[in-house]
Amino acid sequence: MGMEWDDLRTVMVLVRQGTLAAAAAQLGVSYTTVARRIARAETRMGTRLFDRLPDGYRATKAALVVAERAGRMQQEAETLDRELTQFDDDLTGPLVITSPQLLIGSHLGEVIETFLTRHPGIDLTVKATNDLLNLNRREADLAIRIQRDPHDTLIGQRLTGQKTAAFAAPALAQRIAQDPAQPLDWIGFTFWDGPPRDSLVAYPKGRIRMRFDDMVAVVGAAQAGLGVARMPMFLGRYAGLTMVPVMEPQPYADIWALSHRDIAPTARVRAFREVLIPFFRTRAGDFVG
Amino acid sequence: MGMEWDDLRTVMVLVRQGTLAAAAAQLGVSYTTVARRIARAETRMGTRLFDRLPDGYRATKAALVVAERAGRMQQEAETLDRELTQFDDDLTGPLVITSPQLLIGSHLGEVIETFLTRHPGIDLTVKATNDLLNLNRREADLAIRIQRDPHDTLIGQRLTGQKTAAFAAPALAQRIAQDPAQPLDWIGFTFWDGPPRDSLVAYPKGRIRMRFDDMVAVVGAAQAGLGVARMPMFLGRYAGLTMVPVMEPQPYADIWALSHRDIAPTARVRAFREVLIPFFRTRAGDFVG
DNA sequence: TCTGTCATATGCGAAATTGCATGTCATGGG
DNA sequence: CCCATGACATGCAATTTCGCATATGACAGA
Repeated sequence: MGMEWDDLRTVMVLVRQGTLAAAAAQLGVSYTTVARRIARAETRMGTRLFDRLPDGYRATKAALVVAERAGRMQQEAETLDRELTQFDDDLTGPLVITSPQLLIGSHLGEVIETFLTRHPGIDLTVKATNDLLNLNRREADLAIRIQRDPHDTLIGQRLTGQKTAAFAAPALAQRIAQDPAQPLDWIGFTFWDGPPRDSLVAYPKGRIRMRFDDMVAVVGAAQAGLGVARMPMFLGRYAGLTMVPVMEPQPYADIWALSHRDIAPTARVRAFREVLIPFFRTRAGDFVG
Repeated sequence: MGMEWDDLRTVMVLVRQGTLAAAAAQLGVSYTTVARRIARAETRMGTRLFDRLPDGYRATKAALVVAERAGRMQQEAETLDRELTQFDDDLTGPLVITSPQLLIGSHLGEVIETFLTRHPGIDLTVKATNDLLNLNRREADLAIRIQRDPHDTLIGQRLTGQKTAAFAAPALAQRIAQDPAQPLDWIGFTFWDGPPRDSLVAYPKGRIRMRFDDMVAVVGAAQAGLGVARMPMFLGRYAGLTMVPVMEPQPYADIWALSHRDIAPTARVRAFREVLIPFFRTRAGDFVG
């Protein structure tokens, strides 16, 4: 049973990545090392694992079998990684959270401020991204997400509900109020068919003037007075925009705090929730108007 | 995610073995290395894994959690080890079989002779033991076992049925035949309550004169003329003993050839069965009389 | 055709890992 | 009380492993 487990892991990563360089980057070693470990593994198993092609290493059937089993081993290792946090019930050390970018400036900054003051020993990392990080792999300990249901196997608490409304720069908002008959320029998303349906009842002349694929850009365009944009209420207010009553505020996805089952009860994550949840309770008005 | 899988394995082995030296022996490294790997693992995980006691390393709860997960990883690794044999469909290379000691001299020797002549490139190892080797861990590729049902998840084929009968050295057998009224001395096993029940009908004066815990010893005692012993028919004949008609031959556990599901279809194991099974078919008379 | 890119091979010095030898400590038997 | 035993700790030298620098080959685009 002289099989080296780390070599199995190396084979798995190379199967998934396809090239030595990519595998090496993921493993945090040089590609030279990957090549040598593969050669060693082939010797030990007595089987050819990869075809050396000009454009990379291509896995043989044997390598696929190895990768399959090693993948299961990795799942066990990831589970272990989370399980071990229960022995780390210390209010010092690392804590990683992730949140949509736009919530950080408007609200989370204040939460973080309070949290770090209360727990100065904690080394907090905030990953501001709209990507859904994989909490199973512990890419973050706690995620703040905007979604309709907490679907996963994750432990979740609803921080607040939300509504969206139409917002515009103050000057534009004032012009719209003064001259409701004028065509309404919308700032939309690339995937929109047209202006929000509700708005067309009162303002049938609405049209989409420009589209973006990113909310930050939409906000910027609205701030520049280029049109009306539909966005969550907290965001419109935070961005210094004025709500324009061209449509009724509508329910939007809730904001959730999510953690993996194994991570949720640990000390640092609990401590963060203890700041986070009351804060959102007091500021619910920002989100539902 | 910089967890070293081999370190997890080291922790697991040390948890199971309890001392550095024993763990090192199983891992095939020096105990110094084990101690250092443990220290490194503790640093990386940020948790104490063992209490250093005067009489060895005692696992903490965290180490038990590690050992549990690593155990599952090991099962995957063992499965992989078997799965990889399907890529080794060559009639050269290693083959490991195991069999009860007593079958080897009487019958298996001839099988092995034939097999090696037919496949000179195969490097055959025979583990002659009554211990049930773990075929999951690939301690052997094929096991010949005497048992009533093939219970396991193993792939099995029945080689032959068996019967037991009473045997004695020829001289003693002759005396018994001449003077049936004399008390019958039995050579028994430690766990026997008394002489075989069937024999008491015709020979109520039977008594156990000595007991052994090992079949080889029983055979030796019978050969020395110390009494009558009940044993499989093939064994009595092979040992040069004479059947004594003090009891009817009785059914006994069958002889099976067993392999793990993943190993059974491989070339070398198939080749061995192709010699083994016909041989037992032609020699069925040895076992059932 | 020439050239830049991307990918793998290989030689060599640096760094990490390992094993051996030795030292320390607790325990139990004579 | 002494000593043998079994277990862990530590210093040092040898080995293994690793990463960098460099070389080679295939391919696409100017």
